[in-house]
Amino acid sequence: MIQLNYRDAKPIYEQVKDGFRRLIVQGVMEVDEKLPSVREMASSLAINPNTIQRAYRELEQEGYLYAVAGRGSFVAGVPEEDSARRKELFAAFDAAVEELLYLRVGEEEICQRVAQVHQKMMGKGEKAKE
Amino acid sequence: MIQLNYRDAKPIYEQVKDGFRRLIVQGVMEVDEKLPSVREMASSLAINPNTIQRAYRELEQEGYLYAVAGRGSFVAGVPEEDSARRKELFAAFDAAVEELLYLRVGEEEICQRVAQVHQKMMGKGEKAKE
Amino acid sequence: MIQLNYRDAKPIYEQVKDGFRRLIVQGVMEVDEKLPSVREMASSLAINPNTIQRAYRELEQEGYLYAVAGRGSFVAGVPEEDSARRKELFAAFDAAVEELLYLRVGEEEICQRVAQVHQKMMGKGEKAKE
Amino acid sequence: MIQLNYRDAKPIYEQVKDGFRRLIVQGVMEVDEKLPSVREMASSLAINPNTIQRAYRELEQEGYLYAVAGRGSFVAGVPEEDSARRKELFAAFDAAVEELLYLRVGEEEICQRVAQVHQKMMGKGEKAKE
DNA sequence: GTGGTCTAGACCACG
DNA sequence: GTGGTCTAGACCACA
Repeated sequence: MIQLNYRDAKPIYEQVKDGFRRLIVQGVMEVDEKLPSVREMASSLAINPNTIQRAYRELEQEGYLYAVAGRGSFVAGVPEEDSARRKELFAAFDAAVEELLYLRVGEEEICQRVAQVHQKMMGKGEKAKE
Repeated sequence: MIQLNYRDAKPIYEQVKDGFRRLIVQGVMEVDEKLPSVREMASSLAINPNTIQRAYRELEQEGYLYAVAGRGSFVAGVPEEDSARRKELFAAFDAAVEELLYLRVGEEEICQRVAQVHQKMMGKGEKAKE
Repeated sequence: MIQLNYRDAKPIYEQVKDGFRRLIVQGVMEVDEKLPSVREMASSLAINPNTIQRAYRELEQEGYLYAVAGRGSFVAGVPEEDSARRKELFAAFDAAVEELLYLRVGEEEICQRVAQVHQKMMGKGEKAKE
Repeated sequence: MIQLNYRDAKPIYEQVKDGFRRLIVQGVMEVDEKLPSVREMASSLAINPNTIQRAYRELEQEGYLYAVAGRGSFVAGVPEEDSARRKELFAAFDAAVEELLYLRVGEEEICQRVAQVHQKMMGKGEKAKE
């Protein structure tokens, strides 16, 4: 369900967050669907429950999940006000583009790449609402 | 010459590296031009010499600089073999683009953004216009 | 009769308690009126009977209900001695007001809010108009 | 500097957060002022460093602090966009007011209380900007 | 069984 | 010495 890469500099809890955020934003997980319990995820990924809990907690703070003590964690949907996330993404995007441009990668090539990514997505994730 | 932002989460040595890499790649610093000594940089930026040294060392490893014992560090130019770096950048780029697309940001808007970044760069470092 | 919100962080038994406390204090339920049995409530709300039992037990401790073994639970009225509860509420109230004032929310706006809350309450439970 | 109450239902990390948020919002701590290090706070309050770190991390996410690895944590100021915090506060406020009204506390008395809190604040925290 | 808090202690990168 | 991540394991309240 979630792929971890221990060699990646990105912390594990971030990888878990990104994984679930993707599933939610793509519509693979539906609203009110139950997530695996903290302990289940922890044992299935062979990592510490605290690490999973941190990922869940932060996703809850961001509005992707809601947790009910004693019952579990559930998909809340994609938060309307995700402007914060967009800012992050645009910042990462800008940084990458800037450096690519410095490395003499053309503006056209970059825009083509956007289209390619788009194509690839359409192929895979047809579940995403339109 | 180099602008540091202490509030930024990015480590100081990274900021120093990025600053010089930019100056080199933009052509502001010419090949074989001498960089300020580690001590000079350290005192002018009011930071630890170790931090500067690390930046210089890594830039040398990446091929942007060459060091001559007892004389200092000099600009080597923009390394040809930066394909590894490109791969990294494209991976980061693709991930950002993909999530932006999921968040209903249009392909056009993204491409426009590329152009904007390009513009902004041109504004700063006009020497790079090639 | 009682509205549950599973997404709310507030525990179910608290929601049940609050629901009945409101009905009693508003006069919707009259003194000596019988409450639904634990089993009835549990099945009508589709939750665990233990949860209902806990709500009833605590309301009894607080003086809102009295239980008669073998016959059920009945409304006792609004307990006079709720000064402890008042203290708690005033403490929470003061803390909220203080921080709102620090955040540059005006005294007038806050007082208007009190009136609004009052209005909204009147709308729902008009029997409480005294 | 910060007062902990172990008997309070409020988690310790929340108490720490509230304490620092208050100091910042009141202007007692100035922008760019350094906070005690995680380990200092932990030992001075006799609690685990992880608990302090969680408080600091969340305050950073909320925009009150910024942290620089290797240097420390510093006051960022009062985030402009604290609408989320306001919502929380108003929710707590409304809940308290509603229940007070049910307990037959008059609207006038409540508004007077707001004024009293305001008075008390003026007396103490004259450092708060105007 | 669930999520939530807290502790104790480890290791890392940064300066 | 700083913050940041992670582990291991405990205890609690809730259902």
